[in-house]
Amino acid sequence: MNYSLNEQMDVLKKGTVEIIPEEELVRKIEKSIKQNKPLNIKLGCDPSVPDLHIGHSVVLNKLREFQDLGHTAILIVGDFTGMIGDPSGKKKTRPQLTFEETKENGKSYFEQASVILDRDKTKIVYNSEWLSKLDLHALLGILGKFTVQRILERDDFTNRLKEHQEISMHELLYPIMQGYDSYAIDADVELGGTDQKFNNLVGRDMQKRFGKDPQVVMLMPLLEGTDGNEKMSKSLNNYIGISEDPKDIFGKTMSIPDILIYKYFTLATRLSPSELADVKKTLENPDTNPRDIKRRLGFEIVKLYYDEKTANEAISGFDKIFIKKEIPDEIPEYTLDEKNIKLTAFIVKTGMAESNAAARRLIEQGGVSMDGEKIEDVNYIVAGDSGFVLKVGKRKFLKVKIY
RNA sequence: GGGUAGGUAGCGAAGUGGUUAAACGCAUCAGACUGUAAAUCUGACGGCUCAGGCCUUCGGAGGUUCGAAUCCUUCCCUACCCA
Repeated sequence: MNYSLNEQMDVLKKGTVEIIPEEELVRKIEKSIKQNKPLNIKLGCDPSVPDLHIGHSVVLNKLREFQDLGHTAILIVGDFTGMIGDPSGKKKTRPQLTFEETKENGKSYFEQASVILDRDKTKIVYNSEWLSKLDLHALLGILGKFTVQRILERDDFTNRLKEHQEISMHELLYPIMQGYDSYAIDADVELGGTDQKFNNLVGRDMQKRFGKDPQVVMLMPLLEGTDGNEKMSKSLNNYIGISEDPKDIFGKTMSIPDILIYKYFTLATRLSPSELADVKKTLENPDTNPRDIKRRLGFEIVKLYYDEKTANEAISGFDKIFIKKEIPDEIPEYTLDEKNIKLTAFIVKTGMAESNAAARRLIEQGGVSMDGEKIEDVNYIVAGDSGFVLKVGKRKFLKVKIY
C-alpha cells in the first residue's frame, strides 16, 4: 500500500456518483493501509452482452484505478444469474440464456475487459461455483431474510407493476442471487452503474444478515451514447465498442454532442484529476473550438485501446475524409470481373447496401458517387473499362479495379 | 376456473371488409447546413422489376368472400379484475 488515504480517495471519487457510505470506505481503506491488506473489489459482469463498449468501460476504468492503488479486482462472471437476466432498467423480461451461452460470453467479456484491467491483478470467478450448489433448503434460508416488499421496492418492479407489465418469479430472485455473490466472495466494495444501486445494496444487506462486514457500494454514472440522449447500449446502436476499428472509435467520438465532451473525458479516459482540470479550463475558454478538444478526446480513447501511433492515424484519417473531404488512404479494394453490371446490383454485391431498392434510393438521393462525380441515373451501368473509387453514403468507400 | 382488454413493420401506436405496403411518432438512412457536431430543414424508410407490374407482411393455423390486418373457427401468448 503505497498510497495515502487522501491520494486514494481523490482518485476513487473522480467521476463517482455515490459512495454508500463514504465514511465506511474511508475506514476500510485506513484499515487496509494499516494491515497492508488489499480490499476486495467486486464487479459483476453481465454475460448477456458479447461486446463491450465505452459505457461498460466506465466501471472497468474505476476498477483499474482500484488495482493501480493496490487493491484486488474480483470479476464475477454471472454465468448463473445470466440465465435469469438482470431486470435493471428493463421493461420486459429478458430472454433467458443457456448456461453454455453465459459461460461463453463471460469468457469473451474477460478477454475484452483485460484491455482495461491489469490482468495479473484480476481474479475471475463464476457465480455458478456457489449458486448452482444451493439447494432448496439453503435457498429458503436466504429468502427468509428478505421480504417481498423489500424486493418490490425496486423501481423497475414498481414501474412494471404500474404499467401492467409482467414480472417473472425468477426475476425477483436476481437481486438476491447477486447479493449472495457479495457474501460468497467477501466483497469490501462493490462497483456498479447507478442502475445497479438496488442490486448492490441487497448485497450489502445480505452480508449484514449473515453477520459479515457489509460492502461499500460505489456507483458510477451511466454514460450517454453517441446520440447524446439515451444510455449507451448496443440495442440502441449508440455505442462505441472498445474492440471496434480505431477510425470508427474516433469517428463515433467526434459525433457526440459537445455537452458530453467533459463527461466522456471523466468517464471514458483515465486522465488524472489534474489533467481533467486542464481540459475543463480549455473547454471553458470561449476561443476554443470544441472540435479540437473533441479531437483530443477521440485521441485519448483510441490510445487507451490501441496505442499513440494508431490514435494519431485515426485523427489524420478523419481529417482527410471529413474536413478536407478527400478519399481516405486505406480503403477496401474490389476487383470487378464482369462487364456492364448495373450500378445498383454492384452496390448490393459489394455489401454497400442491403437491397437493390436501398441502392436505388441512395442514388436517387444523391448519396452515390464515382471518382467524386455524383451518379444520378439509377440505371447506370458500370462499363468496367477502367478502375474508379466508389463512394456510397457518408463514409463507405471502395476502390474498384478491373481484373 | 370465470370475466375483461390486448398481440400491427426495429420500437411505440392508428386502422375494424375494398385507391391499405398499412396513418402518425421515435429510431434509422441519404441530402442541405456544419465542426462527420448538436439543433434545424428536405427526402426515403418490405422485396423483385424488362418500370408495366409482380411477390411477401398485421401472434400461429385453417375458413368465409370477387376482395381480409379487418368477419368466422381454433390454437398460442400477455395484462387486469374475481376465485
